[in-house]
Amino acid sequence: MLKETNLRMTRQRRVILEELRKMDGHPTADKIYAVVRKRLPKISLGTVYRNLEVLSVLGEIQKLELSGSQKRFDCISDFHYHIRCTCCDRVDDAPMGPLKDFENRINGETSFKVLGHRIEFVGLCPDCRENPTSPGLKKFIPPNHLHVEK
Amino acid sequence: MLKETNLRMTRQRRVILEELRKMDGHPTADKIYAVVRKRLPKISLGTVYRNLEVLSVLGEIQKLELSGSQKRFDCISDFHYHIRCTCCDRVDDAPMGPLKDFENRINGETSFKVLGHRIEFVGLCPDCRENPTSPGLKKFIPPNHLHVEK
DNA sequence: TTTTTTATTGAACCCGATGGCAACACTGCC
DNA sequence: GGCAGTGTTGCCATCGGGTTCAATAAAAAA
Repeated sequence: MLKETNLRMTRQRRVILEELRKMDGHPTADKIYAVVRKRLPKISLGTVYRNLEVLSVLGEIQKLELSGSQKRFDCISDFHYHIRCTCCDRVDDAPMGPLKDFENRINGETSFKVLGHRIEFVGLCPDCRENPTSPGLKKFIPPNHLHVEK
Repeated sequence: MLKETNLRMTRQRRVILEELRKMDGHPTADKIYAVVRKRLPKISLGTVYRNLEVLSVLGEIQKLELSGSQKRFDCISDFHYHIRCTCCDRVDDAPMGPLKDFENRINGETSFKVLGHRIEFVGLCPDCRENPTSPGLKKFIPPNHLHVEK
């Protein structure tokens, strides 16, 4: 799929893709940068960002834009939602299949043309729920913009 | 609720709250800064950020952390979801009540302690759907991290 | 090989947001 | 009133994710 877009499979682009496929979880750009740099020490962060963008537009990888944090990337499998730890920002897949036609629920009732939806669960990862002083702990203010059941 | 926290209702804090209550929509911090500065020309951006944070912790206002954009604030009414324009970043309330116990759907199936959820619709606002060159238009790449029905 | 086109590099830059800190202003208290 | 004590402000520097730019390198085309 590179042919018809005049894009080239450069060494950098290929290594980024290969390494991303080996990584599990939902790494951030700088994490990917760190890993790729072991094979290509001279690669620049800009190249990593640029190629992650290209690869995500091509559909080779998935770019996650979660709330209030840096972007994350992973290789595409099937669509799913995510759950994010409010303490350490760890992101896992949420065990819930896509809600089909979910956006149609509001389609006639808003002036927007609804194109999609995003669902994100928040909570505490196993480490942070047991060890509230785990590294990466941030002041935990219950996010009042979330719908938390009383 | 200021008493028991040793916080003071200063002039700046009060003006920020008053102005925010008059504004509709979901203004960003710099928008609030601009409005408040008409009454308090010497107020600093840092003060605005600090007080927005304080007010949101006190529950006086709501801090929205939507995906991939700056934070937005509004006065608290009842909980609701939001819809964001992918072109101009305009944010409206979504005409959909809170899904009660939504996070319980995954509660037994993840190692996380699920605390809440966030739902965000994305689409095109009336201006951008009719006038794709409206100010603020950004390159619209179909976000493949969304669940968009084919 | 030479030419043409696309990609990479490294640094500078952008922008939202935060932190440090001296000066300031409330709030008791004498 | 004068005086601590402490919360707050304004200012400025800084941070961090991310992007842009001119120069250079590399890949495809001729």
